[in-house]
Amino acid sequence: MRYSIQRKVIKDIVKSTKIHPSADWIYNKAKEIMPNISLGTVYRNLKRLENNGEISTIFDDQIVRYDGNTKSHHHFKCTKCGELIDINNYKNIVPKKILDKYKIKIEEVNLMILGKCQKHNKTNE
Amino acid sequence: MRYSIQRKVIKDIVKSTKIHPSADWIYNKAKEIMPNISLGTVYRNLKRLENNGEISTIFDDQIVRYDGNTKSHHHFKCTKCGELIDINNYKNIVPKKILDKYKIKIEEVNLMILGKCQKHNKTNE
DNA sequence: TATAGTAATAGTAACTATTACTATTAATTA
DNA sequence: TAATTAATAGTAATAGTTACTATTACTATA
Repeated sequence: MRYSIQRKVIKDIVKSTKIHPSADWIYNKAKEIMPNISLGTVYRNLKRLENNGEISTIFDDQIVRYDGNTKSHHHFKCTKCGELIDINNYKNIVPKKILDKYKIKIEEVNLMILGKCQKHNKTNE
Repeated sequence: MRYSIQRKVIKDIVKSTKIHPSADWIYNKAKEIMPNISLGTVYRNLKRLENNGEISTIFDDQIVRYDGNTKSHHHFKCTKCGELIDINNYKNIVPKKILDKYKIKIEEVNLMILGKCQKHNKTNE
């Protein structure tokens, strides 16, 4: 895979933020660096980078977001402010009895926790 | 909320299947019963029924699916055949140490397990 | 260092899922 | 029954994403 400047810019943008940006956000950031980068280039490269395991994709309801963190991990979303944070992976999310009951073999676990983040945890609403 | 025939048909379709259908699938099923039902009616009613807690929504990658099962539960998707099955809820998916570490308060947990279903569990691919 | 071959790009058009709009129809209430 | 309101069908519009195409950039080799 050839590494164009565009691809490098896109990868760097995704890697440099923790906000799990959308394609459009990445496009606008990229335009600050390369004003005439094309939106198609952004989408094409995000897909390439993902297929290559260099970035990963999160499906946050209907919104597709990108994540520079490629280690296996989970996500938490605050129902008040919408912030999406990474939660480190931990073992035995799915207990053995569930595997036995449904006779399934796990390959991957995607966990999205919804609730109140540290900032909005105090008030009781 | 007035209960139109269309709304009843749409609700019955969602409640009568375990395949977690898309809006389009529901629309086509509904047309078998009411040939000139409108796609907008399907979307409008799916949203209404969801807001009313009568059905629920699953986000399976980019695809929005609907689920007649409104009890809290999780999902498993077979990476071979694509089948999506309900997994009963179980407790302590997120251990206390995680809650403490990130200082978050949980309201809801969405768990999507990927792997091989019972039918495709045997072969090693 | 020219050239051939390939990959990637910008810009635009097309596509898909969903939502909004509007005139009409159906249900509810007085 | 008439008035009021909700819901509908059908169509247009929107948003996010992908496809297409002519052009440009990179890479390897002679």
